[in-house]
Parts: sequence; C-alpha cells; structure tokens
Amino acid sequence: MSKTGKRVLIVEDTESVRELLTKQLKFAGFEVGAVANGTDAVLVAEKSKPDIIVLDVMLPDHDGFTVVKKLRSMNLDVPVLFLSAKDEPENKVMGLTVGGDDYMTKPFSIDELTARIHAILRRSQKDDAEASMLEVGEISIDQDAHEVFVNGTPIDLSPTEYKLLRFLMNNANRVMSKAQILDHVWEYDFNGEMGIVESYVSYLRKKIDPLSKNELIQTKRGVGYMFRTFKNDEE
Amino acid sequence: MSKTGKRVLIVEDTESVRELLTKQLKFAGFEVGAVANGTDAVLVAEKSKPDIIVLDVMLPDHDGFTVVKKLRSMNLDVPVLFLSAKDEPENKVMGLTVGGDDYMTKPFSIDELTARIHAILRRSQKDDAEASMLEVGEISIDQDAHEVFVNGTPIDLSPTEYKLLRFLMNNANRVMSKAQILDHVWEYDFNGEMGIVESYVSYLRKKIDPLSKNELIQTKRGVGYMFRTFKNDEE
DNA sequence: CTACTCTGTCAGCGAGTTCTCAGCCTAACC
DNA sequence: GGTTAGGCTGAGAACTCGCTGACAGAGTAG
Repeated sequence: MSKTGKRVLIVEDTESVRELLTKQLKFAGFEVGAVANGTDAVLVAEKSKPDIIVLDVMLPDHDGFTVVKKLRSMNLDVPVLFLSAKDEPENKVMGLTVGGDDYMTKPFSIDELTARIHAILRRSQKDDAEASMLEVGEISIDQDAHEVFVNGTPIDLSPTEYKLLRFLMNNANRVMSKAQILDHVWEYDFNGEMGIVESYVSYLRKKIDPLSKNELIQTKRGVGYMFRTFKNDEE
Repeated sequence: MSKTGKRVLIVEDTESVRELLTKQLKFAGFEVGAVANGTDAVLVAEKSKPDIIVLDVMLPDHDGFTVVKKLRSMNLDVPVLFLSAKDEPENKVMGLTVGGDDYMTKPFSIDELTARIHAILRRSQKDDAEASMLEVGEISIDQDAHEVFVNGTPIDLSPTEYKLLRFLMNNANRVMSKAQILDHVWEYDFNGEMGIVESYVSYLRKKIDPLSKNELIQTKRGVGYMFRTFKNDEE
C-alpha cells in the first residue's frame, strides 16, 4: 500500500470505529482527520479540503444526505465513501453514490476499506499514477474488475478468498500471523476462531497451485503465512 | 542489538514478568518505563510519550481494549505490542493488531520480544534506518520473511533453531553461556535441562556447516557458545 | 421451495517439533 | 597415556501445529 500522503476525513460517531479507522488509515500512509458529527464534518471539510471523506450515514445530528448536500452547495465536490449499518433501510443510502462515490455496510474489513479508498482516489484523480492492477509474481489482480489471473488464466474466487489473497499480495515476502490476517481481512467484529484462516488458505491454494509453478502461499510454521515471490518470476 | 535509545512503556500486572521485561529491555538499549495497571498506563503514556507500549491485555483494572481506546482518544497513536496468556479466549485479542501493532502469547522468549519490538519500530517509523536484514559473516537472516541464508543458499529452520541462531548472531564474537542462551531464547518459564541447548546447537550445525567455509558456531568448553566472524568474510 | 454458494466449525490425520536421555567422543589436565 | 568432566548426537516419546474433508447454517438466485 503506497504512501500517497492524501488527506482523508473520517466522520463517524462510534468512538471505537472512528479510532480503528484513524489508526489504520494513518498507518496506510494517509493524513487523517476525524470528527464525530455532521456539523463538525462540514466545518472541517471546508477548512482542510480533504481528498476523500469517509462518512457514516447515520449521525447524531444530521444524516449523510444533509452533510453531502451542504458540502455540494459549498462547491466542495470531494468524493465520499459512505458507511451504513447493515440494518439501516437502504433507501437512506440510495441515490447517494453519485460521481466517484461508493458505499459499504458495517461491519467491514479494514483491508477492504483501504482498498475502496484507493479505488475512489484512483478514479477521481486522473492525474494520479496509481494502478488498478496488483501484480505480484505469477498472480495479477485487476482491482477494478475484481478479476484474478494466475499466469494469465482467470480463476474464480469467493469474496473472502479474494480479500485474503489481496492482503497477502500487498504484503508479499513478509510473514503475516493469523491474528494479523484475521484483523485485516475479516470484518472488524468477527468473533470466531483463527482456524478459519487455515481453511481459506487451503481453499486458495487449491485454486492457485494447479496453475502456478511455485508454492506461492507459504506456511511458516508457528509464525504465519507469506506470499512469496521468486527470483526468476517473469510473466 | 542496536542501542536505539527508543522509549518503551511496559504495562503488566505480574511483578516478576514486569521486572524481567524491564531489566532485559534496558539491557537491550531501550529507555524503559513500567506500570502495573491501565490507569497508570494512560497517565504515564500521556506524559512520557513512549515510542512503543508493551501491553498485557488482561489487567486488574481495565483490559487492553479500554487502555488503547483511551490512548487513541488522546491522539496518541503509539504502536502497541499486546501480550496475552495462551489460555485467554482468543476473541479478547481480535481486532487489536491494526496499523503497526502486533501481539504475542505468554509465555514468550525475551529475545523474541525484543525482535518484535524492533520489527514494530522498524515499520511504524518510516525514517527508519533499521534494516530488516541481519547479516553476520556467511549468514544472513531476512527477519520479515523469517528466512535464513548461508552464503546465499536458503536453509530451513524450526522456530527454536531460528531464535537460537538469531540470538547468537546478535551477539557475534561474544561467548554466551548455556544459561544465558536458555534465558533469552527459551520461554521464560522453561523448566528443563540445559542439555537442550547442546541439542539445538547440534541441529543448527548440521544444517549450517555443509554450506559454510568456517565453523561458525564455536564451542568454548566450560564456558558456552559463540558465533564467530572471520577476517576474510566477504559478502 | 429448492438448489446453490459461501462462511465458519470441527475432528482426525500426519508431519514437524520439542525435549530427554544414554552412550560415545574429545579436550584438558594430570 | 589415563582419567574425567563436558560436549556431541542419534533415537525416540510426547506433543503441537497445520491441512483437509465433512458438514451445518445463512444467505441468495432461480
């Protein structure tokens, strides 16, 4: 994940979620501001002119509609990534994602959030050199099309398999513990066993290995998993 | 082990463990502060602004979650290394290793703790002069990938073999007694015989010697073992 | 409603790892 | 050269960890 230095404004009233996002996005290389309500959101956005806003649609004072309308009326056409709880009525959200906007339901995985932000920035800032292709060794991922190729052959992945593979590729040649994988790839309120990581690695390998020359996902016993690149990788 | 002068705050209620960590980390070149509960942790962290916090997730007053939340809400985004007992439910720990954070289960080895702290500092401080490569003589260790090379040829080590070799290399050209090795490389509650060090040195030599020109791990009879570098070492 | 996909749990297997021990080897000191 | 304490190593028992197939439940499409 590249250090873009782009500025993100987080608008989220739940403290724990707000802080989770702040920490993660700072670590991912963004300059991060965070506020807890719609009024502050408009004020801060006006002053700091962020490159993107991550906006909870259910806020104590205004809802997402109101905040966005205010912003637009002030001639700020910053792209917005809306967050909404799964049980909120969908019509709250309908019609919001105009232009470069996007939305996702809570709870989500942190890695997914980062990926979406990058995708939005990629689309809204054409000058920007950031590629939508993630290519590591024998595997390439078209992040716009959500398609995965092993040595040019497309393979079919479930959503979780896709996120896991993307995470490992983004951290290629670095061992990731099961705890780290769980924290980044699974939804932040996931409450299950780490064994699920093993299961999904197994699923992934079953789809990848028949098409690859090397064992791309390596197990480091007692430590974690690693996506490995090899010296003589050409495609 | 380089003397970075970085500041570590230890938060751990068990006195014996707290003192062990304090002593070892001071010796490893850190400036160390130590407190026994979450309330003090927040107070001290605010004042002393440590570079990293080592935090037991099970504390008498608050749990790790609460402490971290308090810290974040005070705009301290210091990285955290969480400690948890092996028998604690795993979901206590889930969602913690965001950003540059990490966690490890008790009991652990001191050397492993130090290595993790260095790894976290390496990643979260981008100005970062510290390399993830540990190279001594004919052997190099890629600490991110957990991979070991003897004159460029990769060798496969078990976790304990890896920790032992890293410890000896970090203390190259200095004799380490079996007692010292046990104290640093094995988990702090290890209760067995020193003979195990001999066994593991034997395992290591069997894997290393066929690929090296010199006898890298030397026995100092009656004293201990030493990882030796030689004048005409190149690479 | 049915069929299908996807997620998450689990149990059993097998391989890798840890640790101990006994017998052998060797360095060092006489 | 003999003695001895310390070190080396192969064998093996006990254990741990990761892999995988089976399956149940949720969700979704037809």
